[in-house]
Amino acid sequence: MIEVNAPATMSDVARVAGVSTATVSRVVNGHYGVSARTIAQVRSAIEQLGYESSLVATSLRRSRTNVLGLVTHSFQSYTAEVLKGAMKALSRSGFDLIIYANSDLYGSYSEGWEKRHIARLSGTLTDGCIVVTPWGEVQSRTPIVAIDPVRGSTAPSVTADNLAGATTAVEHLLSLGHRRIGFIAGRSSLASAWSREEGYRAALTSADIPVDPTLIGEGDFNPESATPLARALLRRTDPPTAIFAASDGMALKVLEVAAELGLSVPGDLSVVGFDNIPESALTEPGLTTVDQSMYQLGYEAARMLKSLVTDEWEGPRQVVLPTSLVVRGSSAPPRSTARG
Amino acid sequence: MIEVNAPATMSDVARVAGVSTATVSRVVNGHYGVSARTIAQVRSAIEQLGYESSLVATSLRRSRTNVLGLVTHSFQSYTAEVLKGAMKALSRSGFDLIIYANSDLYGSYSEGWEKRHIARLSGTLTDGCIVVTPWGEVQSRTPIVAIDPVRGSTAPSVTADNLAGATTAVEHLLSLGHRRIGFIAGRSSLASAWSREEGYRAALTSADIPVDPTLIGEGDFNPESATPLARALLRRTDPPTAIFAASDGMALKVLEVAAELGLSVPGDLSVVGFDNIPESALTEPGLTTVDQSMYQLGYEAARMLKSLVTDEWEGPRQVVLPTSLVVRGSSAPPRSTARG
DNA sequence: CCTGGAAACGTAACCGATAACGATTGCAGT
DNA sequence: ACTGCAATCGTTATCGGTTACGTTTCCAGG
Repeated sequence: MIEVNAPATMSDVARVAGVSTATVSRVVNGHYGVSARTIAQVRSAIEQLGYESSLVATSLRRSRTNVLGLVTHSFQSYTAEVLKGAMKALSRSGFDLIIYANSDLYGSYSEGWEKRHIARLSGTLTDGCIVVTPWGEVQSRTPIVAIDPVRGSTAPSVTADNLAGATTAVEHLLSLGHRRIGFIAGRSSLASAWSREEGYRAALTSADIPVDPTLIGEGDFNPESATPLARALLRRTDPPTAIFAASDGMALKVLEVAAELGLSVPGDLSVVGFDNIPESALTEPGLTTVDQSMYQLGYEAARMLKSLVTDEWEGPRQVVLPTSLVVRGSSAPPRSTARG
Repeated sequence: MIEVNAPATMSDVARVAGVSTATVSRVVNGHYGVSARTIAQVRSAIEQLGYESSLVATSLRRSRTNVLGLVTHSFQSYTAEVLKGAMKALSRSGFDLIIYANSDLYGSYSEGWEKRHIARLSGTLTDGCIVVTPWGEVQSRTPIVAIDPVRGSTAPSVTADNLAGATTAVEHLLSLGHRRIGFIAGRSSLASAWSREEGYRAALTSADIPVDPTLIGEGDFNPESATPLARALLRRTDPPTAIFAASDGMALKVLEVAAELGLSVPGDLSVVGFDNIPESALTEPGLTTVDQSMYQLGYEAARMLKSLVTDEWEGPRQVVLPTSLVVRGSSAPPRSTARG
């Protein structure tokens, strides 16, 4: 009679198989020095007890665990994309993935969450970590790859080419004839937000259009932060004919505000976002945006981390992935194409 | 000179503070029996070394870890909703969350993944686990809560009221005058799929309409599985005037097929889904569907698991959450309301 | 028969932290 | 001064698994 609720530890297997735990370990790990007969006995006992090695105990003793960690501040829809990409990269690689989330920081501004999360995991559990949009510089004795790092970070990272993407987006609006283009920025400490604003400025400057600071709203990537900023921009006596938002989430809020103010898109206002989240394809009109595949970011980050852990990484430690402009219905020439 | 790369273990702290590891442990855990002066010394040493307790070592020794696990077969957009809900429920509860994903099973049919995942975590790492749409019966010595369990499962679980939701959906179509209503089913082993089909049958039977088996397509919740089934249904000489799909993902594919065949929705065909995923609100026309808040499911599952772990759970161990019909543009009376 | 060496296997230390337990100290009560 | 109790802190077993090391077994070669 087998206790179904029993923990089924390695010593249980050893007892049933009539050998020592050392031998069981050798069988489990496929090490040399066990006779075929003993292996069979041990395997049988493992089968019989439904034994599974404890991740915890193994990781405590071993230096390598073949488990990679991923820490994130919150779960958005793009987080799922990142996870899908990471899982794809780790598919049949022998590496498992653990995502760690601390309940204490939910919804609250909690400086330093990355460090705490990583410290918890990186002790012995994981061989390395992916950090999704850290708020600060991250360090650990095990390898770390940041997705969308903070400005000036020198740690290994994967980022979309935010500068080029934003430049292209604004150039698109310029080519349509827009001259007064508003901008809603993201969290300024993040490199992505900074680059996107930089692209906005660069495109305007290249077109010999002075940057008007009053046309820039300081959002924080949180969609809700865009609503009041969009209202302020669109209620001006001289409203912009187009608004470029640093994220699709914020751009969708701009669309809402436009509808609320009775402005037609793209007739009265063109809107361009950044990210290309699934929802952007499904609005009416569809949102013109810059595609950065979060799936791809997750994929590359996991691939890079895996290589760093196994010490096989060759290429640069700061990967920049290309972006592409996705033109949909939300952008069109301004109603009165007043050219200088 | 402090080694930044050093592990910074508890014995390091003990050495620096000039006390034993036991005392450090007492300080860390706020236990009784340490003088104020010693506490200050230890805290100082912790600060100095940047010490963080190892999750692994702690969980190995302790019976309680205050970490809950969540295992899922894959990451979909709804998974993010579940995670958000679970995080909300665990907010400031002292419980952290670990999501474990095995790379080997990505994209492959891997029977028994829940058991392996749970065994890895449940050894000592977590105090309990949430299992998202398990494919089989799950067991563990630590508490388990299943979201959307298999049929006949007696384990603690949280489910949407699929039967009532599906019944309401079909009744909605019936009240619009539809009499030939197609159905695209989900993975039949899951309780949710079974209940939704049951609701479809019940509603028809209540309306004295015989169930036509040829109007039922056997999907598996995977959106792609719906495409050929929808084509088969709509290319019939006597096509249904409405199709009820067991999931929004599949319903959206039905919309695609309808467009492909030149059928207008809702003019030529009404479509109703189930789940109310974000995309459903943004299609043109909007998808009429049954709302089951995955966020709510995640929230309730985490709340229940937390209570089970702390032994405070009072209510029933099988929670059923209400659903609600969300009527959008994809459902309308059939073009020719031919009544029997 | 004796020896060498490899194969096979057990013993025990160890990973980092916790907690039961014992030992020491301080202080109040008598 | 002696007893008793509480406060404080160190020692050590323990969690489950890994591995260095030691021991035993066995067989080939001399």
